[in-house]
Amino acid sequence: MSTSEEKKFSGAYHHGDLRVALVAAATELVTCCGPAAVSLREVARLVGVSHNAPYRHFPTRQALLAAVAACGFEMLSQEMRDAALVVDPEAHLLEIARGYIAFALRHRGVYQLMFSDEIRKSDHPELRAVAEQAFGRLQQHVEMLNPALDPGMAAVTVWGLLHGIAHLILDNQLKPDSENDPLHTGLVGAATRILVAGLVNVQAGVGNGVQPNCG
Amino acid sequence: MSTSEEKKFSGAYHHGDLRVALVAAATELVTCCGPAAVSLREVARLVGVSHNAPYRHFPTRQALLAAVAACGFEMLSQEMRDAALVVDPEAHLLEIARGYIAFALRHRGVYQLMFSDEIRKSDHPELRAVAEQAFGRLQQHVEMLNPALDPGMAAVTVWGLLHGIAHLILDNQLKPDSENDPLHTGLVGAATRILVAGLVNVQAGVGNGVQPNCG
DNA sequence: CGATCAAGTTGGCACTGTCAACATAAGACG
DNA sequence: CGTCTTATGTTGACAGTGCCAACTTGATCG
Repeated sequence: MSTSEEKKFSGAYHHGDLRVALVAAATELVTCCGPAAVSLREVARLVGVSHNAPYRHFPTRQALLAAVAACGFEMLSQEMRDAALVVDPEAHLLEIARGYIAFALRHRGVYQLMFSDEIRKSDHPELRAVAEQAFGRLQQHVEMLNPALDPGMAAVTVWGLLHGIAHLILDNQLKPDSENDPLHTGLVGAATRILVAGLVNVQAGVGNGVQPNCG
Repeated sequence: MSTSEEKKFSGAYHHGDLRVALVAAATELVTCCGPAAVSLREVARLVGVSHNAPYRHFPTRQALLAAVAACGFEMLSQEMRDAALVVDPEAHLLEIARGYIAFALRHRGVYQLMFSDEIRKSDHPELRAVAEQAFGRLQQHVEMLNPALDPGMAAVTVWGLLHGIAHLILDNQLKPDSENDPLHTGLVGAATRILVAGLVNVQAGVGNGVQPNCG
Protein backbone atom coordinates (compact mmCIF):
# COMPACT_ATOMS: atom_id res chain seq x y z
CA MET A 1 0.00 0.00 0.00
CA SER A 2 2.75 2.38 0.84
CA THR A 3 4.12 2.31 -2.68
CA SER A 4 1.39 3.93 -4.68
CA GLU A 5 -1.27 5.04 -2.26
CA GLU A 6 0.34 8.42 -1.90
CA LYS A 7 -0.09 9.74 -5.34
CA LYS A 8 2.03 12.84 -5.23
CA PHE A 9 5.27 10.91 -5.16
CA SER A 10 6.41 13.00 -8.07
CA GLY A 11 3.75 15.65 -8.12
CA ALA A 12 2.24 13.94 -11.10
CA TYR A 13 -1.15 14.72 -12.50
CA HIS A 14 -1.23 11.22 -13.85
CA HIS A 15 -0.96 8.64 -11.18
CA GLY A 16 1.36 6.30 -12.98
CA ASP A 17 -0.11 3.04 -11.82
CA LEU A 18 -3.60 3.80 -10.75
CA ARG A 19 -5.03 0.48 -11.82
CA VAL A 20 -3.01 -1.67 -9.47
CA ALA A 21 -3.33 0.93 -6.72
CA LEU A 22 -7.10 0.71 -7.04
CA VAL A 23 -7.10 -3.07 -6.91
CA ALA A 24 -4.82 -3.00 -3.88
CA ALA A 25 -6.95 -0.51 -2.02
CA ALA A 26 -10.13 -2.36 -2.94
CA THR A 27 -8.64 -5.64 -1.79
CA GLU A 28 -7.73 -4.11 1.51
CA LEU A 29 -11.22 -2.71 1.95
CA VAL A 30 -12.87 -5.97 0.96
CA THR A 31 -10.67 -7.92 3.32
CA CYS A 32 -11.34 -5.82 6.35
CA CYS A 33 -14.95 -4.69 5.82
CA GLY A 34 -16.51 -7.07 3.33
CA PRO A 35 -17.59 -6.61 -0.28
CA ALA A 36 -20.67 -4.59 0.57
CA ALA A 37 -18.57 -1.91 2.22
CA VAL A 38 -16.62 -1.21 -0.94
CA SER A 39 -17.66 1.86 -2.87
CA LEU A 40 -15.80 3.17 -5.86
CA ARG A 41 -15.73 6.60 -4.31
CA GLU A 42 -14.21 5.36 -1.09
CA VAL A 43 -11.54 3.45 -2.98
CA ALA A 44 -10.78 6.53 -5.03
CA ARG A 45 -10.54 8.53 -1.83
CA LEU A 46 -8.12 6.03 -0.32
CA VAL A 47 -5.89 6.18 -3.36
CA GLY A 48 -6.13 9.94 -3.48
CA VAL A 49 -7.84 10.55 -6.81
CA SER A 50 -11.16 12.02 -7.79
CA HIS A 51 -14.38 10.03 -7.50
CA ASN A 52 -14.53 9.33 -11.20
CA ALA A 53 -10.93 8.40 -11.89
CA PRO A 54 -11.57 4.65 -11.43
CA TYR A 55 -13.84 4.69 -14.45
CA ARG A 56 -10.79 5.18 -16.67
CA HIS A 57 -9.66 1.69 -15.64
CA PHE A 58 -12.82 -0.19 -14.75
CA PRO A 59 -16.08 0.27 -16.60
CA THR A 60 -18.06 -0.54 -13.50
CA ARG A 61 -17.84 -1.26 -9.82
CA GLN A 62 -18.39 -4.93 -10.55
CA ALA A 63 -15.34 -4.95 -12.81
CA LEU A 64 -13.09 -3.66 -10.05
CA LEU A 65 -14.42 -6.29 -7.66
CA ALA A 66 -13.89 -8.93 -10.32
CA ALA A 67 -10.23 -7.97 -10.49
CA VAL A 68 -10.00 -8.39 -6.73
CA ALA A 69 -11.68 -11.79 -6.97
CA ALA A 70 -9.36 -12.94 -9.75
CA CYS A 71 -6.43 -12.03 -7.57
CA GLY A 72 -8.00 -14.16 -4.86
CA PHE A 73 -8.38 -17.19 -7.12
CA GLU A 74 -4.72 -17.02 -8.01
CA MET A 75 -3.78 -17.02 -4.36
CA LEU A 76 -6.08 -19.95 -3.67
CA SER A 77 -4.64 -21.87 -6.57
CA GLN A 78 -1.17 -21.26 -5.22
CA GLU A 79 -2.25 -22.37 -1.76
CA MET A 80 -3.50 -25.67 -3.14
CA ARG A 81 -0.28 -26.27 -5.01
CA ASP A 82 1.60 -25.80 -1.76
CA ALA A 83 -0.55 -28.46 -0.14
CA ALA A 84 0.51 -30.96 -2.76
CA LEU A 85 3.52 -32.13 -0.82
CA VAL A 86 1.86 -34.64 1.45
CA VAL A 87 1.83 -38.14 0.00
CA ASP A 88 -0.71 -40.16 1.98
CA PRO A 89 -3.98 -39.47 0.12
CA GLU A 90 -6.08 -39.12 3.26
CA ALA A 91 -3.68 -36.79 5.01
CA HIS A 92 -3.41 -35.06 1.70
CA LEU A 93 -7.08 -34.17 1.53
CA LEU A 94 -7.06 -33.12 5.15
CA GLU A 95 -4.20 -30.79 4.39
CA ILE A 96 -6.11 -29.34 1.46
CA ALA A 97 -9.23 -28.89 3.55
CA ARG A 98 -7.35 -27.12 6.32
CA GLY A 99 -5.63 -24.90 3.79
CA TYR A 100 -8.89 -24.10 2.05
CA ILE A 101 -10.68 -23.07 5.22
CA ALA A 102 -7.66 -21.17 6.45
CA PHE A 103 -7.58 -19.29 3.18
CA ALA A 104 -11.26 -18.41 3.45
CA LEU A 105 -10.74 -17.15 6.99
CA ARG A 106 -7.61 -15.22 6.22
CA HIS A 107 -9.13 -13.54 3.18
CA ARG A 108 -12.70 -13.36 4.38
CA GLY A 109 -14.25 -10.73 2.14
CA VAL A 110 -12.17 -11.70 -0.86
CA TYR A 111 -13.38 -15.27 -0.53
CA GLN A 112 -17.00 -14.13 -0.32
CA LEU A 113 -16.40 -12.06 -3.41
CA MET A 114 -14.86 -14.94 -5.34
CA PHE A 115 -18.07 -16.93 -5.12
CA SER A 116 -20.56 -14.14 -5.07
CA ASP A 117 -23.22 -14.06 -7.73
CA GLU A 118 -22.74 -10.32 -7.88
CA ILE A 119 -19.72 -11.06 -10.02
CA ARG A 120 -20.81 -13.04 -13.01
CA LYS A 121 -17.96 -15.10 -14.34
CA SER A 122 -19.56 -14.97 -17.75
CA ASP A 123 -18.85 -11.24 -17.77
CA HIS A 124 -15.20 -11.72 -16.78
CA PRO A 125 -13.52 -14.51 -18.75
CA GLU A 126 -10.14 -14.09 -17.11
CA LEU A 127 -11.80 -14.65 -13.75
CA ARG A 128 -13.38 -17.81 -15.04
CA ALA A 129 -10.04 -19.09 -16.24
CA VAL A 130 -8.23 -18.79 -12.92
CA ALA A 131 -11.26 -20.21 -11.12
CA GLU A 132 -11.27 -23.29 -13.33
CA GLN A 133 -7.57 -23.71 -12.79
CA ALA A 134 -8.06 -23.78 -9.03
CA PHE A 135 -10.86 -26.29 -9.36
CA GLY A 136 -8.72 -28.45 -11.62
CA ARG A 137 -6.12 -28.75 -8.91
CA LEU A 138 -8.70 -29.88 -6.41
CA GLN A 139 -10.08 -32.42 -8.84
CA GLN A 140 -6.62 -33.90 -9.40
CA HIS A 141 -6.21 -34.47 -5.70
CA VAL A 142 -9.64 -35.99 -5.23
CA GLU A 143 -9.17 -38.29 -8.18
CA MET A 144 -6.28 -40.01 -6.47
CA LEU A 145 -8.49 -41.00 -3.58
CA ASN A 146 -10.86 -43.15 -5.60
CA PRO A 147 -10.26 -43.32 -9.34
CA ALA A 148 -13.43 -45.35 -9.83
CA LEU A 149 -15.63 -42.35 -9.07
CA ASP A 150 -16.76 -39.75 -11.54
CA PRO A 151 -14.03 -37.16 -10.98
CA GLY A 152 -16.25 -34.17 -11.56
CA MET A 153 -18.94 -35.35 -9.18
CA ALA A 154 -16.46 -36.27 -6.48
CA ALA A 155 -14.60 -33.00 -6.77
CA VAL A 156 -17.75 -30.93 -6.65
CA THR A 157 -18.79 -32.88 -3.57
CA VAL A 158 -15.55 -32.10 -1.80
CA TRP A 159 -15.67 -28.53 -2.98
CA GLY A 160 -19.28 -28.24 -1.88
CA LEU A 161 -18.48 -29.41 1.62
CA LEU A 162 -15.52 -27.08 2.01
CA HIS A 163 -17.40 -24.19 0.47
CA GLY A 164 -20.38 -24.81 2.71
CA ILE A 165 -18.31 -24.95 5.88
CA ALA A 166 -16.43 -21.85 4.83
CA HIS A 167 -19.68 -20.02 4.27
CA LEU A 168 -21.13 -21.14 7.58
CA ILE A 169 -18.06 -19.88 9.38
CA LEU A 170 -17.73 -16.62 7.49
CA ASP A 171 -21.41 -15.83 7.79
CA ASN A 172 -21.30 -16.45 11.53
CA GLN A 173 -23.74 -19.31 11.43
CA LEU A 174 -21.77 -21.46 13.90
CA LYS A 175 -21.66 -20.94 17.62
CA PRO A 176 -18.40 -19.26 18.55
CA ASP A 177 -16.25 -22.27 19.16
CA SER A 178 -13.96 -19.55 17.90
CA GLU A 179 -12.59 -18.99 21.38
CA ASN A 180 -10.65 -22.21 21.67
CA ASP A 181 -10.58 -23.16 17.99
CA PRO A 182 -10.63 -20.06 15.79
CA LEU A 183 -9.71 -22.02 12.68
CA HIS A 184 -12.38 -24.64 13.36
CA THR A 185 -9.83 -27.36 12.88
CA GLY A 186 -11.97 -29.74 14.91
CA LEU A 187 -14.96 -29.37 12.64
CA VAL A 188 -12.88 -29.40 9.48
CA GLY A 189 -11.07 -32.52 10.62
CA ALA A 190 -14.22 -34.40 11.51
CA ALA A 191 -16.00 -33.40 8.32
CA THR A 192 -13.02 -34.33 6.18
CA ARG A 193 -12.69 -37.72 7.85
CA ILE A 194 -16.34 -38.43 7.16
CA LEU A 195 -15.98 -37.33 3.57
CA VAL A 196 -12.85 -39.34 2.93
CA ALA A 197 -14.50 -42.42 4.41
CA GLY A 198 -17.37 -41.85 2.02
CA LEU A 199 -15.20 -41.30 -1.04
CA VAL A 200 -13.29 -44.50 -0.35
CA ASN A 201 -16.21 -46.70 0.61
CA VAL A 202 -19.03 -45.61 -1.64
CA GLN A 203 -19.79 -47.99 -4.45
CA ALA A 204 -19.15 -46.16 -7.67
CA GLY A 205 -22.53 -45.39 -9.15
CA VAL A 206 -23.54 -43.76 -12.37
CA GLY A 207 -22.18 -40.27 -12.92
CA ASN A 208 -23.26 -37.95 -15.66
CA GLY A 209 -20.47 -35.48 -15.43
CA VAL A 210 -20.95 -32.25 -13.52
CA GLN A 211 -18.61 -29.45 -14.40
CA PRO A 212 -17.96 -26.22 -12.54
CA ASN A 213 -17.77 -22.56 -13.25
CA CYS A 214 -20.13 -21.05 -15.66
CA GLY A 215 -21.81 -17.90 -14.41
CA MET B 1 -50.49 -10.23 -2.33
CA SER B 2 -53.81 -9.25 -3.83
CA THR B 3 -55.32 -8.78 -0.41
CA SER B 4 -53.46 -5.79 0.91
CA GLU B 5 -51.18 -4.55 -1.82
CA GLU B 6 -53.81 -2.10 -3.00
CA LYS B 7 -54.02 0.11 -0.04
CA LYS B 8 -57.07 2.12 -0.91
CA PHE B 9 -59.42 -0.81 -0.45
CA SER B 10 -61.48 1.40 1.82
CA GLY B 11 -59.94 4.76 1.15
CA ALA B 12 -58.08 4.44 4.42
CA TYR B 13 -55.26 6.69 5.48
CA HIS B 14 -54.06 3.88 7.66
CA HIS B 15 -53.20 0.80 5.76
CA GLY B 16 -54.63 -1.68 8.21
CA ASP B 17 -52.00 -4.36 7.90
CA LEU B 18 -48.95 -2.66 6.54
CA ARG B 19 -46.47 -4.84 8.36
CA VAL B 20 -47.46 -8.09 6.73
CA ALA B 21 -47.95 -6.34 3.40
CA LEU B 22 -44.38 -5.08 3.58
CA VAL B 23 -43.01 -8.50 4.43
CA ALA B 24 -45.00 -10.03 1.61
CA ALA B 25 -43.83 -7.49 -0.94
CA ALA B 26 -40.24 -7.75 0.27
CA THR B 27 -40.38 -11.53 0.07
CA GLU B 28 -41.63 -11.32 -3.48
CA LEU B 29 -38.86 -8.91 -4.42
CA VAL B 30 -36.18 -10.97 -2.71
CA THR B 31 -37.41 -14.13 -4.38
CA CYS B 32 -37.39 -12.76 -7.89
CA CYS B 33 -34.49 -10.30 -7.84
CA GLY B 34 -32.29 -11.24 -4.89
CA PRO B 35 -31.63 -9.51 -1.58
CA ALA B 36 -29.45 -6.78 -3.07
CA ALA B 37 -32.30 -5.57 -5.24
CA VAL B 38 -34.55 -4.86 -2.28
CA SER B 39 -34.80 -1.25 -1.25
CA LEU B 40 -37.16 -0.01 1.39
CA ARG B 41 -38.40 2.65 -0.96
CA GLU B 42 -39.19 0.15 -3.68
CA VAL B 43 -41.07 -2.04 -1.23
CA ALA B 44 -43.01 0.96 0.01
CA ARG B 45 -43.80 1.86 -3.58
CA LEU B 46 -45.07 -1.65 -4.29
CA VAL B 47 -47.33 -1.57 -1.29
CA GLY B 48 -48.49 1.92 -2.13
CA VAL B 49 -47.30 3.94 0.84
CA SER B 50 -44.79 6.71 1.27
CA HIS B 51 -41.09 6.00 1.35
CA ASN B 52 -40.88 6.37 5.10
CA ALA B 53 -43.93 4.40 6.16
CA PRO B 54 -41.92 1.16 6.62
CA TYR B 55 -39.99 2.81 9.45
CA ARG B 56 -43.11 2.68 11.60
CA HIS B 57 -42.82 -1.11 11.53
CA PHE B 58 -39.14 -1.84 10.98
CA PRO B 59 -36.38 0.25 12.50
CA THR B 60 -34.07 -0.52 9.61
CA ARG B 61 -33.83 -2.20 6.26
CA GLN B 62 -32.02 -5.08 7.87
CA ALA B 63 -34.95 -5.64 10.21
CA LEU B 64 -37.37 -6.02 7.33
CA LEU B 65 -35.06 -8.48 5.63
CA ALA B 66 -34.70 -10.37 8.90
CA ALA B 67 -38.47 -10.80 8.99
CA VAL B 68 -38.35 -12.22 5.47
CA ALA B 69 -35.56 -14.59 6.49
CA ALA B 70 -37.42 -15.77 9.59
CA CYS B 71 -40.36 -16.57 7.40
CA GLY B 72 -38.00 -18.61 5.25
CA PHE B 73 -36.65 -20.60 8.17
CA GLU B 74 -40.16 -21.53 9.17
CA MET B 75 -40.86 -22.82 5.68
CA LEU B 76 -37.61 -24.79 5.65
CA SER B 77 -38.39 -26.30 9.01
CA GLN B 78 -41.77 -27.33 7.71
CA GLU B 79 -40.20 -28.82 4.61
CA MET B 80 -37.90 -30.97 6.70
CA ARG B 81 -40.75 -32.21 8.81
CA ASP B 82 -42.53 -33.29 5.66
CA ALA B 83 -39.48 -35.30 4.64
CA ALA B 84 -39.69 -37.29 7.87
CA LEU B 85 -41.96 -39.93 6.43
CA VAL B 86 -39.38 -42.13 4.76
CA VAL B 87 -38.15 -44.93 7.04
CA ASP B 88 -34.94 -46.27 5.51
CA PRO B 89 -32.23 -44.00 6.98
CA GLU B 90 -30.27 -43.69 3.78
CA ALA B 91 -33.26 -42.95 1.61
CA HIS B 92 -34.30 -40.65 4.38
CA LEU B 93 -31.23 -38.47 4.15
CA LEU B 94 -31.45 -38.45 0.39
CA GLU B 95 -35.00 -37.22 0.68
CA ILE B 96 -33.91 -34.50 3.06
CA ALA B 97 -31.07 -33.47 0.78
CA ARG B 98 -33.33 -33.27 -2.24
CA GLY B 99 -35.86 -31.28 -0.28
CA TYR B 100 -33.22 -28.93 1.04
CA ILE B 101 -31.76 -28.15 -2.37
CA ALA B 102 -35.21 -27.87 -3.90
CA PHE B 103 -36.12 -25.38 -1.20
CA ALA B 104 -33.01 -23.32 -1.87
CA LEU B 105 -33.78 -23.27 -5.58
CA ARG B 106 -37.43 -22.49 -5.17
CA HIS B 107 -36.79 -19.67 -2.74
CA ARG B 108 -33.48 -18.49 -4.13
CA GLY B 109 -33.10 -15.01 -2.70
CA VAL B 110 -34.82 -15.88 0.54
CA TYR B 111 -32.39 -18.72 1.07
CA GLN B 112 -29.44 -16.43 0.40
CA LEU B 113 -30.90 -14.02 2.90
CA MET B 114 -31.37 -16.66 5.58
CA PHE B 115 -27.65 -17.34 5.69
CA SER B 116 -26.35 -13.93 4.83
CA ASP B 117 -24.04 -12.22 7.25
CA GLU B 118 -25.84 -9.01 6.48
CA ILE B 119 -28.49 -10.21 8.88
CA ARG B 120 -26.91 -10.86 12.23
CA LYS B 121 -28.89 -13.41 14.15
CA SER B 122 -27.61 -11.83 17.35
CA ASP B 123 -29.63 -8.75 16.44
CA HIS B 124 -32.79 -10.75 15.78
CA PRO B 125 -33.42 -13.37 18.46
CA GLU B 126 -36.63 -14.66 16.94
CA LEU B 127 -34.71 -15.40 13.76
CA ARG B 128 -32.17 -17.32 15.72
CA ALA B 129 -34.88 -19.38 17.38
CA VAL B 130 -36.49 -20.61 14.18
CA ALA B 131 -33.07 -21.24 12.65
CA GLU B 132 -32.04 -23.43 15.56
CA GLN B 133 -35.29 -25.30 15.34
CA ALA B 134 -34.64 -26.14 11.70
CA PHE B 135 -31.12 -27.29 12.53
CA GLY B 136 -32.44 -29.43 15.35
CA ARG B 137 -34.62 -31.34 12.95
CA LEU B 138 -31.69 -32.03 10.68
CA GLN B 139 -29.60 -33.20 13.61
CA GLN B 140 -32.31 -35.64 14.69
CA HIS B 141 -32.30 -37.23 11.27
CA VAL B 142 -28.53 -37.46 11.04
CA GLU B 143 -28.27 -38.97 14.50
CA MET B 144 -30.25 -41.99 13.40
CA LEU B 145 -27.69 -42.80 10.74
CA ASN B 146 -24.80 -43.34 13.13
CA PRO B 147 -25.49 -42.78 16.84
CA ALA B 148 -21.81 -43.30 17.65
CA LEU B 149 -20.84 -40.01 16.06
CA ASP B 150 -20.87 -36.65 17.73
CA PRO B 151 -24.31 -35.47 16.67
CA GLY B 152 -23.37 -31.84 16.37
CA MET B 153 -20.33 -32.49 14.24
CA ALA B 154 -22.15 -34.91 11.98
CA ALA B 155 -25.09 -32.60 11.54
CA VAL B 156 -22.91 -29.61 10.75
CA THR B 157 -21.08 -31.74 8.20
CA VAL B 158 -24.30 -32.68 6.46
CA TRP B 159 -25.53 -29.15 6.68
CA GLY B 160 -22.23 -27.85 5.36
CA LEU B 161 -22.38 -30.06 2.32
CA LEU B 162 -25.97 -29.16 1.50
CA HIS B 163 -25.35 -25.50 2.17
CA GLY B 164 -22.25 -25.53 0.01
CA ILE B 165 -23.97 -27.20 -2.90
CA ALA B 166 -26.90 -24.85 -2.57
CA HIS B 167 -24.57 -21.88 -2.67
CA LEU B 168 -22.65 -23.19 -5.65
CA ILE B 169 -25.87 -23.63 -7.55
CA LEU B 170 -27.47 -20.35 -6.52
CA ASP B 171 -24.31 -18.37 -7.20
CA ASN B 172 -24.02 -19.91 -10.66
CA GLN B 173 -20.71 -21.57 -9.95
CA LEU B 174 -21.64 -24.82 -11.71
CA LYS B 175 -21.77 -25.32 -15.43
CA PRO B 176 -25.37 -25.22 -16.57
CA ASP B 177 -26.21 -28.85 -16.33
CA SER B 178 -29.42 -26.98 -15.68
CA GLU B 179 -30.69 -27.84 -19.12
CA ASN B 180 -31.32 -31.50 -18.49
CA ASP B 181 -31.21 -31.46 -14.70
CA PRO B 182 -32.42 -28.13 -13.36
CA LEU B 183 -32.71 -29.43 -9.80
CA HIS B 184 -29.22 -30.98 -9.94
CA THR B 185 -30.65 -34.24 -8.66
CA GLY B 186 -27.67 -36.08 -10.13
CA LEU B 187 -25.14 -34.10 -8.16
CA VAL B 188 -27.22 -34.08 -5.00
CA GLY B 189 -27.71 -37.83 -5.24
CA ALA B 190 -24.03 -38.57 -5.77
CA ALA B 191 -22.90 -36.23 -3.02
CA THR B 192 -25.43 -37.61 -0.58
CA ARG B 193 -24.43 -41.20 -1.34
CA ILE B 194 -20.80 -40.32 -0.65
CA LEU B 195 -21.70 -38.56 2.54
CA VAL B 196 -23.91 -41.36 3.82
CA ALA B 197 -21.19 -43.88 3.10
CA GLY B 198 -18.85 -41.72 5.12
CA LEU B 199 -21.22 -41.25 8.04
CA VAL B 200 -21.80 -44.98 8.26
CA ASN B 201 -18.22 -46.13 7.74
CA VAL B 202 -16.12 -43.57 9.53
CA GLN B 203 -14.72 -44.72 12.83
CA ALA B 204 -16.13 -42.48 15.50
CA GLY B 205 -13.35 -40.17 16.55
CA VAL B 206 -13.18 -37.57 19.22
CA GLY B 207 -15.74 -34.81 18.99
CA ASN B 208 -15.73 -31.64 21.00
CA GLY B 209 -19.22 -30.52 20.26
CA VAL B 210 -19.81 -27.92 17.58
CA GLN B 211 -23.07 -26.08 17.81
CA PRO B 212 -24.75 -23.87 15.26
CA ASN B 213 -26.22 -20.43 15.07
CA CYS B 214 -24.74 -17.58 16.90
CA GLY B 215 -24.26 -14.45 14.83
C1' DC C 1 5.59 23.19 -32.47
C1' DG C 2 0.95 21.43 -32.85
C1' DA C 3 -2.26 17.69 -32.86
C1' DT C 4 -3.99 13.64 -30.63
C1' DC C 5 -5.51 11.00 -27.13
C1' DA C 6 -5.28 8.50 -22.77
C1' DA C 7 -5.91 9.66 -17.97
C1' DG C 8 -8.02 12.75 -14.19
C1' DT C 9 -11.33 16.25 -12.80
C1' DT C 10 -15.68 18.68 -11.97
C1' DG C 11 -20.50 18.62 -12.01
C1' DG C 12 -24.75 16.49 -12.26
C1' DC C 13 -28.60 12.87 -12.06
C1' DA C 14 -31.34 9.41 -10.01
C1' DC C 15 -31.31 6.52 -6.44
C1' DT C 16 -30.56 4.85 -1.68
C1' DG C 17 -31.14 4.55 3.94
C1' DT C 18 -32.27 7.19 7.62
C1' DC C 19 -33.51 11.32 10.58
C1' DA C 20 -36.79 15.10 11.96
C1' DA C 21 -40.98 17.42 11.74
C1' DC C 22 -45.60 17.34 10.57
C1' DA C 23 -50.51 15.37 9.57
C1' DT C 24 -54.09 12.30 10.24
C1' DA C 25 -57.08 8.87 11.97
C1' DA C 26 -58.64 5.91 15.78
C1' DG C 27 -59.45 5.02 20.41
C1' DA C 28 -59.60 6.34 25.46
C1' DC C 29 -61.61 9.09 28.76
C1' DG C 30 -64.14 12.69 30.63
C1' DC D 1 -70.50 14.28 22.47
C1' DG D 2 -65.80 16.54 22.66
C1' DT D 3 -61.08 16.50 23.61
C1' DC D 4 -56.44 14.30 24.24
C1' DT D 5 -53.18 10.82 23.18
C1' DT D 6 -51.00 7.86 20.45
C1' DA D 7 -50.06 4.88 16.64
C1' DT D 8 -49.47 5.29 11.94
C1' DG D 9 -48.34 7.76 7.38
C1' DT D 10 -46.42 11.76 4.99
C1' DT D 11 -43.19 15.41 3.52
C1' DG D 12 -38.76 17.16 3.38
C1' DA D 13 -34.04 16.90 4.02
C1' DC D 14 -29.09 15.06 4.20
C1' DA D 15 -25.20 12.39 3.07
C1' DG D 16 -23.92 8.76 0.47
C1' DT D 17 -23.85 5.87 -3.81
C1' DG D 18 -22.96 4.34 -9.18
C1' DC D 19 -22.58 6.18 -13.30
C1' DC D 20 -22.92 9.66 -17.39
C1' DA D 21 -21.21 13.94 -19.81
C1' DA D 22 -18.24 17.60 -20.46
C1' DC D 23 -13.98 19.69 -19.45
C1' DT D 24 -8.72 19.77 -18.40
C1' DT D 25 -4.26 18.12 -18.30
C1' DG D 26 -0.11 16.31 -19.85
C1' DA D 27 2.53 12.89 -22.47
C1' DT D 28 3.60 11.24 -27.02
C1' DC D 29 4.42 11.47 -31.83
C1' DG D 30 4.27 13.57 -36.63
